[in-house]
Amino acid sequence: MAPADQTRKTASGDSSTAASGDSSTAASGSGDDIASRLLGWYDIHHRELPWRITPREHARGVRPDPYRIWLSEVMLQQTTVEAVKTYFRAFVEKWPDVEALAAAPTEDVMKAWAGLGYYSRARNLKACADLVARRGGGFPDTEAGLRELPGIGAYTSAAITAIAFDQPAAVVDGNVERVISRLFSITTPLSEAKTEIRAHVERMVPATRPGDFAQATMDLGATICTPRRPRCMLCPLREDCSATVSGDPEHFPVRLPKADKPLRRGAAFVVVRGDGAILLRKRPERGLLGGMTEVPTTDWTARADGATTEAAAPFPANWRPAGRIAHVFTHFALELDVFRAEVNGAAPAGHFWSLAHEISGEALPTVMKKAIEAAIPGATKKPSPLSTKRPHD
DNA sequence: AAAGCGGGGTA
DNA sequence: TACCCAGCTTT
Repeated sequence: MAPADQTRKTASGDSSTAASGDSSTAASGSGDDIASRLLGWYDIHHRELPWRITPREHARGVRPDPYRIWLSEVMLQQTTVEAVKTYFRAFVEKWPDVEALAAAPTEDVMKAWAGLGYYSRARNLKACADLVARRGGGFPDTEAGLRELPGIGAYTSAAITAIAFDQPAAVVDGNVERVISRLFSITTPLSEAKTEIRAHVERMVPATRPGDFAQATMDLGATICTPRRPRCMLCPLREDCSATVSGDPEHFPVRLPKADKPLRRGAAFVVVRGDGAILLRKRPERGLLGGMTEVPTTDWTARADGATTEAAAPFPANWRPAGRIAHVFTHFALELDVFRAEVNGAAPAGHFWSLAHEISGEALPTVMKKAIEAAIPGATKKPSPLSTKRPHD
């Protein structure tokens, strides 16, 4: 592995402006110094994650698998590392390479993605795999080439370029925005400051180990430069950091006030057949929870007054109240009154029966699992391998 | 440029 | 509880 000192060399031929302007503030390090300190810290505190190669593998010249880097980066969009680990391992076991994922039915991918959120990511993931597999030759190795693929934007194209191909790219995510805004005490609100932050990162990216530099800046934000109670005493950049010296790192980044979330209400109807099957339907491909599976519900109205009742049910039955569940989406909160009824017969048009042992494998978003659980506790849990035999298909 | 889009880890 | 996260797409 390359010693961190190699990164002291300037990242490009034009380094004349690299250290200008910062020395008048508490931020005293040049971009090269900061990259060097960060890589030294990363060599010691580097975390082992399912999509990373180990330092031992790296020393043997093993390179990361672009497929695994791409898959992990898409999963990590607005999603924490802890939440991603389980899904990542399940995906690579099921679909070890991009050809395998391209050969899979979209419906299977949606089911495997259920619970991870932002479901347009799953559809774009599948579309991207189809494109890459059909074209052959693997993933593009440039930011511009990657940027054209579905589900790959500015962050993900830079991350794959740096991490999978070890090419210089400015990788700016939420962690990096926080680190940079504190390093330079940037008081411009985040939505406007993104250009300025990117310029700082572009200036700091080292020519050597740009992939490790990208992961180091994100790891620093995830473990040391946290949103609240940052561990500044442990930070390799504390001497460089304007916000730490002035004592208020938690005040950065500055954000615009966010609008409060309205409350919507509705009712959900859990229909159970005599054998335990549940009546489900598929949501439209686009929009909220696009392409996912649901139980029948009323519209989710903005009116928060009045009680929802079985009067709004999709068909007459002996509806019994089964409690109320709450769920918070990105831009509104939802309360659903849940009703349950036992019905036998054919599924209505647009609906289907899901057998008891199949329910845990359906593409059910969390809010729908909550509704089903309210009516039938345990219905969405995976069946015990001892008590239930799955038919071999 | 702004809005739409989930779920969970963390303090 | 509130905050905000390894963001992208559409309008």
